[in-house]
Amino acid sequence: MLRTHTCGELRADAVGQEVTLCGWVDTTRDHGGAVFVDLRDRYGKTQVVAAPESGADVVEAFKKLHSEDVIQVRGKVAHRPQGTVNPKLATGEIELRVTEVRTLNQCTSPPFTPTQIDLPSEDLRLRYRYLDLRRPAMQQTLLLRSRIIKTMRDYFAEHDFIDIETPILGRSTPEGARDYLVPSRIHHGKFYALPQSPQLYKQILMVAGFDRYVQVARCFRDEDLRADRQPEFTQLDMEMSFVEADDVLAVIDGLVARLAKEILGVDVSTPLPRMTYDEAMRRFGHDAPDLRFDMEIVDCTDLARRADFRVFRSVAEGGGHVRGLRAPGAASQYSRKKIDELTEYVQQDFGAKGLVWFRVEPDGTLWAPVAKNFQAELLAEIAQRMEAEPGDLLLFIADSWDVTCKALYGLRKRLGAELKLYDPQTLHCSWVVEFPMFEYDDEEQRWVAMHHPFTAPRPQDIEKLQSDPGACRAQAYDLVINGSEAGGGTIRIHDPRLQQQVFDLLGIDEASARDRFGFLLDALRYGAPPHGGIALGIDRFVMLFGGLDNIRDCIAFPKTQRATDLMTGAPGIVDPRQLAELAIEVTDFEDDETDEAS
RNA sequence: GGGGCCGUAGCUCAAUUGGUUAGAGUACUGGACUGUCGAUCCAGUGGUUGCGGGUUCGAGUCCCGUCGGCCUCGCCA
Repeated sequence: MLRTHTCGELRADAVGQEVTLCGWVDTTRDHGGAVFVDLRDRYGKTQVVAAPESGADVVEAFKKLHSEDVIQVRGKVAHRPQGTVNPKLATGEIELRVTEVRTLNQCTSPPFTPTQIDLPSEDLRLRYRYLDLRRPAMQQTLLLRSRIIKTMRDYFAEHDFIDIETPILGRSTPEGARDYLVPSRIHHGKFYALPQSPQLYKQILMVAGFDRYVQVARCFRDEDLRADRQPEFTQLDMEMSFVEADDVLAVIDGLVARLAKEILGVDVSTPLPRMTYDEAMRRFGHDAPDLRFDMEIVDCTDLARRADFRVFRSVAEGGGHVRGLRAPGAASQYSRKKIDELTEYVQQDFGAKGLVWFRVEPDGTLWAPVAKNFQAELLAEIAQRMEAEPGDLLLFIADSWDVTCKALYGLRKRLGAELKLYDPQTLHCSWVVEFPMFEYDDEEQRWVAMHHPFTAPRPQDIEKLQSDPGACRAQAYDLVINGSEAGGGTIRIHDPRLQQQVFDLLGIDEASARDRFGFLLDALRYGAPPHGGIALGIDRFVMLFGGLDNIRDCIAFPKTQRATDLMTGAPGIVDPRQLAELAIEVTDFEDDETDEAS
């Protein structure tokens, strides 16, 4: 070992000890006769001092040190002189009086340093990820991630789950996200697909009798990125046999409570609250509502039908919906200009035709530019329905059910943050259950699975598979934390006939089902136990537990929004011989002359 | 594929309505200093304003295109 201690562990009780430390030069303070260096490693910082008694050569060497040089220092731990203790530093009571210094490696002038006050732009951070990862905040996040994963693994191990790995090179399955493909060298024209999740394998493991499976699984989806979405991400994937939905939920309830306790020191009472999908859409316009604050959607379609105001009446009479939100005390904070911004927001992002708003006056009446188009009694009824208080702002969307959901969800999220309706520190975990089995895809003119095609319908809804697919509810559940989908799962179909029935509805005929999922259908015939499970988004757990607003900060080496790695240059062009071996011809090269990986 | 924000010194930012030599802090270089901890003080180096084109007497500023980063809709569970 090149060191006897880390830079974070020496305290007053070590005074007098001869120690050796290694680390990075964080900052230097050169006073001429004495030079102070804060030496940093992932455990902390320790002040190391070169003074005349260290010897002239040590002082000279210290004067030449630069940010991020890697050094080894030997010396005696000493109390700091009175009045020079640094309470901001865990090691601030002591310092190391250096007698020997050795530069292990020099650092050329870095584009930024881990301790600089203003964070550099994100592209620089990504390009020099090793420098960014030296920042204590990043190190803490990766430590948090490690602890979360360990807690999860411990929990499942204690509950008799077996950790089993599943292939990365798999077979492309239709439905769901776009696959990342890997060409086969041996079978020209054929491709492996990277897993979107280990879904089918874990079902097969249930058939194989591993009645409790768990895996920390890397998953890949070739779709456009977001602040909380990366092309490769990590799931805590689990599956259980001989269970019903409640059993899976109970296991995860226990895990969430354990994580909250061990990681955050917070008590979460279980079982976690549950809400059906229909209720979530009705009250919050979204299947992952942020329940840290109220502000529920209020339906005023019936009142709108009686309005003189043509926009409201025509939408209501035409089968649309008029729903609104009450933004408490927001009237004074939202100028006409800011309301115009909200209008633009709902139009641009959600395709709403407009935003109708009212200000609640001190006497409780509603005022708006369009108020004159309403009968006074009706305005009073609307105010009453909305439980309006003076100073509130009422916002309405008159549109299709779908658009009112999306737009009001967006408004609620935005207003909740802007009006500070919740404490960002709090953690709210809940379940949304009984998702629809199917959604109708207008473009493709067919039903598609909302979750995946192996999801079991609720027993009482099986007959609706034929008669009314849209009303059929699934044994599906999502774990929602602070308005974010943190995980989702289902009870699976274990009956091959029911599975084929679902395939039929999805337009997957028996032949193509055989072709694509024959192995699963076969397996279901060889004694498949009833089973179900869930997958939790580990990156999102880290994000939520760490109070972070972006998934890249939760991943050591993330991709940019355009799915590139600024450090390695991936994806890069490959040698034509590699393509020839794979019998692949590129017909449309990206115009890219700055490819540094080539 | 659509909408939006951003790109100026190594880094973080400023630059009035389009106006003359593009500034500050920090980093860096040299010097002073034995108790600092975002050390301090003195001096100095450092710019293709992302790139290309256009408008103009004049462009960091306006317009068009393009590259890159971020947010978002579609997409994705």
